[in-house]
This record gives sequence, C-alpha cells and structure tokens, in this order.
Amino acid sequence: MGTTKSQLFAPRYNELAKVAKVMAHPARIAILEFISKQEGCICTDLVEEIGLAQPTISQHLNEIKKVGLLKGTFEGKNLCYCINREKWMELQQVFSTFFSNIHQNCC
Amino acid sequence: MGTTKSQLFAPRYNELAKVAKVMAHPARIAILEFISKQEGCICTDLVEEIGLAQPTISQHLNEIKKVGLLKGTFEGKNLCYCINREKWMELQQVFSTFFSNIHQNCC
DNA sequence: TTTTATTATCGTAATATTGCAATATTATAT
DNA sequence: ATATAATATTGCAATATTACGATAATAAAA
Repeated sequence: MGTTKSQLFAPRYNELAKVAKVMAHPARIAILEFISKQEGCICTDLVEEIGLAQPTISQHLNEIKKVGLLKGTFEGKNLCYCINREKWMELQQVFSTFFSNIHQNCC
Repeated sequence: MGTTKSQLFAPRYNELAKVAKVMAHPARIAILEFISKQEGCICTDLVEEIGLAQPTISQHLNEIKKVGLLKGTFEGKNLCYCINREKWMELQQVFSTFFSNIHQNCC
C-alpha cells in the first residue's frame, strides 16, 4: 500500500496526473515562472531567487526536467536552460482540453 | 523537514500548487471526468467505476471537495453531487493564465 | 424499530515527498 | 595541475500521501 494503483487508470489520466504533480509544488511553480520571465536562457542563481537550499532546488529542477519542460545544458559550472516551448504548448493543450470537457451544471 | 515551506512563496503560487495537487492523482482525474460526463448529479457507485476501495474513493472525493470543485449533498445514503461549475471555470482561467505567461524561446 | 444500503471516519501499513548537510562531480580560470 | 565556482548526488530525518479493513454514522425502507 501507499503506492498509486496506476494500472487501474487510462494512460491519459496517468499522464495528466504526472504533469499536474510537477505543478503541485509552489517552488516548482516559482522556478517555472522565473525562468519564463528571463530574456533567453538563465545562468544565474535560482537558489537565491527561490530561497531553498541548493540541493533542494536541484531536486525540483530534476522533477521539472523529467517531464520534459526544460531544455538546455545542465551539467558543469554554469546552468543554461529555458522552458521547452514545444512541451509547454503541448501541456497547455492537455490542460485546456481537460478543463473543456465539462458538460453539466446542476444541483 | 518533509513539509513544504509555503511561507517562502507568493499566495498565488501556493494556490496554484494546491489545485494542481488535486489533479496530481489519476483516480481524481477519473472521478472528475466521470462526474462531468453524467447528465446531472450522480447517485451511483463511483467505487465500481474507478476500482478502488470505498474508503479510498471517499478520501479522494474529500480532496476534491476541499478545493471547492464539487457541490451537492454528500452525507446519508445516496451521494448526490456534481462539478461546481463556477469554481471549475475559475481554475480553468488560473491554469490558462499560467500557461500563457511564457515569453521566451531559446537554446 | 430493525434491516439494509450508502457514505464517512479511524487506525494503520507501505510508500512518496520535501528539505538539507555533507560530499562528489564538473567545468573553467589561474 | 590546482584552485574556484556551480551543480549533482547521497544519505537521512520529518512529514505527507495512498490504500484498505474495520467500524461508525446516516438515511430510507420494511
């Protein structure tokens, strides 16, 4: 127990849930917004900007990377990445579709 | 440790994260979609539909209720509820705005 | 009032998430 | 090659989430 029973659900549901999970933490929202506001790639200190410890930021970045929302160079001395626009627009569409699929109004 | 440091983040970020958390489980996506497909309120067995135990479904429903996405009657013998359309549209707007706030394309 | 059916709550086990200190890795300067 | 700066990884503690059996509460029917 304790684990989500993914096998019960349609792949589409699991996918949507996975993406929503990335957005389910304010630090990751903050990171995404901050990056999106930059002119081009960022090579700066996200740690100062957000206010969490460096390993924690690194962890959050990794979660975001795993769903493909970031692209660029990650290893080495300088961070250089930005939002993966294609993936971003894909997710925008997924959420938009989900929210549009509501038909009834009652009670 | 182990707790999200909400005090570090803007209320808007915490709000968005809270809603995303509700969508961050396939069972809750399935529940929302199922209810949205019904003609009017549902008074039927979500447990069979989803395939999780009754207490588990009840827990998930409670998570959805807590963000205000459901309205209707919950106690007693028969369940009778539906999507809270006003809240739904509000969240649709919140997500839409978030996804639109992306400016740059690089790398 | 006693069944019966439906939903909620409690208690608990298993697993996941969050956060950070310590340390390792990597790339660039000197 | 060595120091320096930036990011990643490891290990661990605290807390949260997921799931369900057992049981309680609630409402309607017999």
